[in-house]
Amino acid sequence: MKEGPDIAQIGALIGDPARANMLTALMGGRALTATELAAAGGITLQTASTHLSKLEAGGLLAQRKQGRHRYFALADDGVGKLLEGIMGFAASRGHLRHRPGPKEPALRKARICYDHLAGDYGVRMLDSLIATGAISALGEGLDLTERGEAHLHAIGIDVGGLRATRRPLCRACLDWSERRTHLAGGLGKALLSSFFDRGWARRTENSRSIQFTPEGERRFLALFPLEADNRASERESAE
Amino acid sequence: MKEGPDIAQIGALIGDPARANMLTALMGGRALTATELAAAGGITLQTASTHLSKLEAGGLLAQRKQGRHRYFALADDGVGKLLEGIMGFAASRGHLRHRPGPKEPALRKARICYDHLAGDYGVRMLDSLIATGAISALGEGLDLTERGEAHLHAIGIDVGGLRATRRPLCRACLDWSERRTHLAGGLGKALLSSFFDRGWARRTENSRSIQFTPEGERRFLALFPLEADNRASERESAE
DNA sequence: TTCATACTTCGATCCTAACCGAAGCATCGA
DNA sequence: TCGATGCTTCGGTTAGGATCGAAGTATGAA
Repeated sequence: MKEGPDIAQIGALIGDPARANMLTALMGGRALTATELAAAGGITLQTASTHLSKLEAGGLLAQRKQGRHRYFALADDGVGKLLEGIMGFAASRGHLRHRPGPKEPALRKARICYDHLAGDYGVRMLDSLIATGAISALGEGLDLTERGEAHLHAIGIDVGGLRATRRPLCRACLDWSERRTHLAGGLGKALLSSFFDRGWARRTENSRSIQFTPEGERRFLALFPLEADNRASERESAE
Repeated sequence: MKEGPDIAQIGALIGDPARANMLTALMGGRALTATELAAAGGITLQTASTHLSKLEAGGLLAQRKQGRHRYFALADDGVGKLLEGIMGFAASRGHLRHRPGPKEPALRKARICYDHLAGDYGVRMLDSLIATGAISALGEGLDLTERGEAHLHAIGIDVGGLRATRRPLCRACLDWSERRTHLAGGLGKALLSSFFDRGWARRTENSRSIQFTPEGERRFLALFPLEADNRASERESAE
């Protein structure tokens, strides 16, 4: 006994409802101030402050001072992956927060997972990238192929710039709603950013869900096709 | 806010030290009695009993009555995967239980992860199966190829029988010590069992670590070769 | 039946940690 | 310099839950 890493410590960090709410809020990807996080956790600023320092000491959060604001964010995408994993498990055991709620379907369709696209659309995107040979999958590892690099470059992603950073280009992240893998890492982030930049989609206020515009949705689906699409359109006669 | 699954609940379940110790003990794969788990958790039987019912209610444990004993085990390999994931994260943040201890290297080399092989050897086994084309990896999904099925059949694994069960044949499980993927699922379990049956390896008392016999180790390494081995043996002149 | 073992339930204690009010520190703007 | 804002620290309260002794239930063995 007393073997291996101490899971109780990080379990306890996540196990407090106020802290869990703050962490969930930070899964939205943007850095939030202590005041915003206090609201997300449903507690006063003083209480939130102690929680935040505990989370930071535990390695879950990173903070950045900016003027008199203090911005908190998940320490890295390892934390995002961990939380998404726990969410998936909790969902599988029926530990849903309350009733499913009206926002639930939007959340399942497309949402932010730390800084990349998750949900049905996130899973679709990775599936498509693998199916078209842009990304090769070996075990848990994902790799951008030469063909994929050319393809992404053509749609305006600066792959070389991403390679220059320390962050891994491609990472697999388990999706709690789809129970499948979507694309994380520098490339996952860059792709989602590009969707925002082009006005294809935008964040929803106070939620992790992502809203696509009709035009953006059309473009997205065309850019990341699946075989299933062809079969569906064939059934609709011709094109 | 209040979006998605309730991570606080399962965080709290894992966050208590006594419960975490019991769960870690159950990662050894065998079902344990309440009395044994009380010892593992360092608490009295009464306290353990309440903890165990909470864990069961939370969907982490399953129990089986047998005479006057009550055996507890992890509910399924989803729990094992979750715990291994948290362990990996905890290790990455330096949340080790105490000092590394003398058992640590053995644990990193080969250990049980719920019911399959983990550690350096577990990762090696999956790497080799993928490299030799026995298992194909697509995203997070692993699949046994026809060639792999024939190969495994030849070494005495009843793949057909495994297919008949509801449990997925191949699953990827993230290894906390190696930070890479090893093989879980029905096949992972069957392979480890076969190592035990042939006397290649045995469990260590009161620990998750696995001890290979010298002969067993030789056979294991020969059965799951890696390219790196060839390069190493080539350097040692000829054979 | 009787006793022993394995475990659960009850009741009471005790301690941790979550919580907030109030005061203190830091930064910004005027 | 002064006030406003954002956040932290201190102190005291409170509640939840982890803990165990003792009593109760179930199973097996003699």
